[in-house]
Amino acid sequence: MTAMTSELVAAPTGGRPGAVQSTPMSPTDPRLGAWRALIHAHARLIRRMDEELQATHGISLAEYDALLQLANAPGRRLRMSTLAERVLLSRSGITRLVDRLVANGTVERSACPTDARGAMAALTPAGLDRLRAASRTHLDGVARYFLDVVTAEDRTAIERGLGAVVEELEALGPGGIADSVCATTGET
Amino acid sequence: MTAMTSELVAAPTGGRPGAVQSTPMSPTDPRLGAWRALIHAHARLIRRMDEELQATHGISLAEYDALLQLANAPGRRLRMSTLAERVLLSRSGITRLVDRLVANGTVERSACPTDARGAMAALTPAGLDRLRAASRTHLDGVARYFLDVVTAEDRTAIERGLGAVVEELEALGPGGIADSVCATTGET
DNA sequence: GGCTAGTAGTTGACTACGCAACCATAAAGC
DNA sequence: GCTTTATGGTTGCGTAGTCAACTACTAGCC
Repeated sequence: MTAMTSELVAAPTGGRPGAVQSTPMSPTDPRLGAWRALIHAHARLIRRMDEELQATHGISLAEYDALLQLANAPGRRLRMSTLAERVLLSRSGITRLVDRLVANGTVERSACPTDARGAMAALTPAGLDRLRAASRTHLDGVARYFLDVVTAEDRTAIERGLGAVVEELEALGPGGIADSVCATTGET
Repeated sequence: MTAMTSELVAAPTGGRPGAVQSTPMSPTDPRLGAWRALIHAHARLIRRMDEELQATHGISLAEYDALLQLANAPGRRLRMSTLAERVLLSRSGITRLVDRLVANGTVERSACPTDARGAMAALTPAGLDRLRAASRTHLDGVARYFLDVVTAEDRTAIERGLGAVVEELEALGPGGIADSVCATTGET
């Protein structure tokens, strides 16, 4: 949730001629504007939406998202690990998030019928009500702060461009640090 | 850092005719694809970049960003509160972040000459070195995972569209929940 | 000059998350 | 069928962040 703008005081990186390897991007590259816009827009959007959800329904964005995923799942229930993937949380993260949702009555835990190790999280009727109420706030926010502000063309481009980013990063897989940092650029 | 996709099981929101207030967006509205792409792309980009920075330079993205802001500031120094704004952190957040940077020798704290209440964070030479090294990794990442993946057109649209979102939300100000939820769109 | 507000920064208490270690169970190899 | 290995979930611990309370100072008002 920080800014991560990317200008740097000068361009010391490209200093040595001949030492340039692959994508010797300068810190002043104008293309970085798009990156900065992404970071800032995200930070502010999330912050605002979370505030509104919290203020009007006493629910965090993460909790809202989990309820939403459950509501859309068949039987309104999901394995813990599946839910974790969908809300982009670690296993332990989802355990604790579901703990909170169980505590406030929006979710119930049950055993998985086909795998004795497994647990399932199921939306309660109260949880569905809560979600429906909150969804109005959330959808309003998305519309007001995002969709109403960007043109249809830009919106399409955002979906296409950022969708490509997601696919790229998903294809690379989660761990690939060693691979990508050392091998992708081709430097020794 | 969670998903926040926005489909909902059906469209119970628009159920009651006449009760619709402002932007009765359906949870199945196709425009939500752009929202989802934004959330997912951001989550994965940040995660990947942070991992790489951490693995190759032992520095977090937040720390990198703070060093960068200092490097770009006149005299390579900044008031604490200014730095906080630039990296999108709270006052206490910046206090602790700077604590860490001081601890690892990349930043020094000094008194503000014009305001005895104030403190300044100044980049050390070691900090500048660290930043320069890390910036190669970071810029490479931005290029590889973001700039190289989206077309020039889409990149322009992203910058324009998300830039508009940032301006909109900045204009609304940080706190304005009560204002914005009810008043911003102008309907009752 | 002397109050009264307001502002800059730090600290304490708390929350949300990740990682690594841990159990329980499942699946594979023999 | 029994051992070995892999997987699902929870828990302990550490980390990074927020908010609210506090201190120290500045600035406006009389």
